[in-house]
Amino acid sequence: MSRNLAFQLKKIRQQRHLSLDDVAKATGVSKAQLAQIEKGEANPTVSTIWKIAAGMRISFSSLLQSPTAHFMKYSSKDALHVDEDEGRYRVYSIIPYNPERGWELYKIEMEPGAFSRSEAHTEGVEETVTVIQGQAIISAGEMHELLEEGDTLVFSGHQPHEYKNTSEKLTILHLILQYK
Amino acid sequence: MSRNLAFQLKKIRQQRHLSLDDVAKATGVSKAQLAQIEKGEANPTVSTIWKIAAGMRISFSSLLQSPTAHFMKYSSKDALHVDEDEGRYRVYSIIPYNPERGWELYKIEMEPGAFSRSEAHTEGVEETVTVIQGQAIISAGEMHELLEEGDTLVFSGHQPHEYKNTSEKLTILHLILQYK
DNA sequence: TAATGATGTTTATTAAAGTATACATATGTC
DNA sequence: GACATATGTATACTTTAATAAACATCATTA
Repeated sequence: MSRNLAFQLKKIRQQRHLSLDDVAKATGVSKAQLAQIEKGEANPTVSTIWKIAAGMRISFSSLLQSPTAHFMKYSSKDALHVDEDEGRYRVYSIIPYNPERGWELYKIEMEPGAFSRSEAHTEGVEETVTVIQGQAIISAGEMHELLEEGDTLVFSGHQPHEYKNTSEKLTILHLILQYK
Repeated sequence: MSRNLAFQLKKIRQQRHLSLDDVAKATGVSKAQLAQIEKGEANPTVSTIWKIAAGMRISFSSLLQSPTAHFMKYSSKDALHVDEDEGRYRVYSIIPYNPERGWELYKIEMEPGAFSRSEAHTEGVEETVTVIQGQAIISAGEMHELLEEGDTLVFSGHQPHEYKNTSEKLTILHLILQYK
C-alpha cells in the first residue's frame, strides 16, 4: 500500500525534475516525511496524502494506484482456514480480499455428505463456484443446481445459499467472491 | 476530506446494520478510532484506511469519494492573490485545486499594457481562458490569438505562453487550469 | 424496578507520524 | 584545491493517531 505511494510519488517527482525541497515547498509536507514516504517506510495520514495530491496537482488514484505488473505468490502453506460442519467442511483463503482488486478466492473441501449454509451476504456480492473434484449441489434462494467436475455456477450472494457434497468422495471447490 | 470518510463509513455501516464493535472486529481497527473517524474528528493513516476497506470488502473510491451534492461558497474576500509585472498583472485564486475535482479557477486582472509570461507547465495541463472584460492577446508556442469580451480560448499549457492586455482599459480574465 | 446486554462515548496511555535541524554527499565554479 | 550550492539522509523532538479500558446510555426482559 505505502509501496504504491512510494513508487508513484517518486515517479512523478522525478518526471517533473523536482527535488524533495521543491515538493516540500509545494505541498507543505516536510522533506523528511517525503523522503520516508518515497522509501515506503512511512504510513502517512489522509491529510498528508491530500496535501501531496493538492500540491502536486494530481488525483488520489494516481497516487494510490499500484505501479503496474505484479508477481506475487500466495502459498497454500500460509492459507488461513476455517472449519464448519464438525471439520467436514473446510474453507481455505487462497487470495485474501484487497480493496484494489475487489474480489477474493477460496478453496473449499467437503467430505462426503458435508453441508454448509450461508445467510445472505451484503448486497452486490457475486459468487462464482467451480467444482475442481467431486460434485456438489448448490442452492441459492429457490434455485438448485447439481455441479460436477469442471462445472461452474455464478449466482448472487445476497440470498441465503447452501453447498452440499452429494458424492461419495472428497469434493473440492474454488470460490470467487466478487464485491460490487 | 475526512468528511468523506466519515460520511461513507457511517453510511455503509448503517446500511449493513453493523455496530462499531462489529466493524472493529471485522477490520482490526479500534472502536474508539472508528467512532472518531465517523465523526470526522480523525485523520487516519493509509494503513487504517486499508484495514477498513479490506475488512468491509469495499474499494478505496467508495470510502474516499465525496457523498453527493455540494453547496460551497468561495468568498472573493478570502481569495489569495499574486502580483506580477509590478502589480499591473494580478492573479486571484477563486477555487483552489482539489484532487477530487482535478481543476482550479483563477481570476486575472491586467492593467492596460500588462504582460505575463509562463514557462511550460507539466505535461497534460489544459488552460481555458475567458475574457470577462477588455481584451487580451494570448500566445502559446507559435500560436497567437486576440480575444475580446466574451471570447474563450483553450490551449495546452505544456508550452511557454503569454498573456497581454492590448486595450486601454482593465482586462479581466477567468482561467481554468485542468490537470490530466 | 432491577438487571442484563448491546451500543456508542470518554479517558489515559502508548506508539508512531510529522517537523525542524543538523549532517553527509555530490556537483559545479572561481 | 577551496568554496558554494544543491540534494538526499540521519537525528532529536513534538504532536497526534491508535489502542484498551472504563463509563454512559438505552433498550429489553426477568
